[in-house]
Amino acid sequence: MNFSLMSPQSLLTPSFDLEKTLNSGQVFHWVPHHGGFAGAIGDKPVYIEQDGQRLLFTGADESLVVRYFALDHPLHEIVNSFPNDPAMNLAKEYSAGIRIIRQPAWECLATFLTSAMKQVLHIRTISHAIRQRFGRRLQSGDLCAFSYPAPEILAAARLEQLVQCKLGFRAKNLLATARAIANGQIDLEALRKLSSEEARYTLLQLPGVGEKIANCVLLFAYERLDVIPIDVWIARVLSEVYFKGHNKISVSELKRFAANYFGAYAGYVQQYLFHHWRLTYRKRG
DNA sequence: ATCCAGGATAGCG
DNA sequence: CGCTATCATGGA
Repeated sequence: MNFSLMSPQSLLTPSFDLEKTLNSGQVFHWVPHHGGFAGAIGDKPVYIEQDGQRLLFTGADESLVVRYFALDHPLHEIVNSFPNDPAMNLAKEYSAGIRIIRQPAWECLATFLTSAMKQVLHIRTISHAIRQRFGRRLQSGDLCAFSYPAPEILAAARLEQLVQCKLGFRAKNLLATARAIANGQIDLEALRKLSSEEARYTLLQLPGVGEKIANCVLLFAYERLDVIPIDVWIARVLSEVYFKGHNKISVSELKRFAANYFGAYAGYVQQYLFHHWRLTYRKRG
């Protein structure tokens, strides 16, 4: 820990695991720094570390930290709503303390737009490349972070510059989506007032945004905690655990099952299963 | 070297 | 509707 320039603020957090939350594949720009993590919340450079049930942080006030990390979510109640079965209980234990954080809508949308057919590690690489090339440098003491560039910034970029950020075929989608947001075709803030179905329909208009990415944005940026993104991992979990023996379960069937079985906090269920399986699948065999 | 990754999309029957 | 090829890039 190094709080040379600023004295840290402190906060008691009964049920929260900072490291798991930041490494569970919902947010991609936080990096280990001293004993904690350095990153940006919006345009604020933040350092945060966890010592037992205590959070120590600089760069943001307490209300922002509580909001961003969703420390107000009733986690105990949420976890208790999970179905009671062996696979779920394993994930519940392994992923204990993960919260679904409240990300700024644009950086969440843009980051998941670049996630198609990419490993979590590579999504991080892309996120950092875009932030370093187009974002603002946020310096605070020995901590350096970069903001995510606004839609207007990326809308003005050349395709070749985005390709250089290792985006591959996703570059043109990010560029076109940034332009659609920048020129007002779609108002991301207006989506907050809409139902999940209406907001999803709007997001699907954006190039490169299909149902899975739209659901990620609804869950990670718009607090729709019942929404379940079904990616390759969740499809694998569902078919191997809940459809053992069957072969070839269609995605629409998996969706139907999940919607009926996982309850009001299905998005949380999904995150706990995703984290558990992604990090233990090889060892399990 | 070959396969696969927090997918989307057009083209096909 | 359901299936398939294709789209870049890098890590295992």
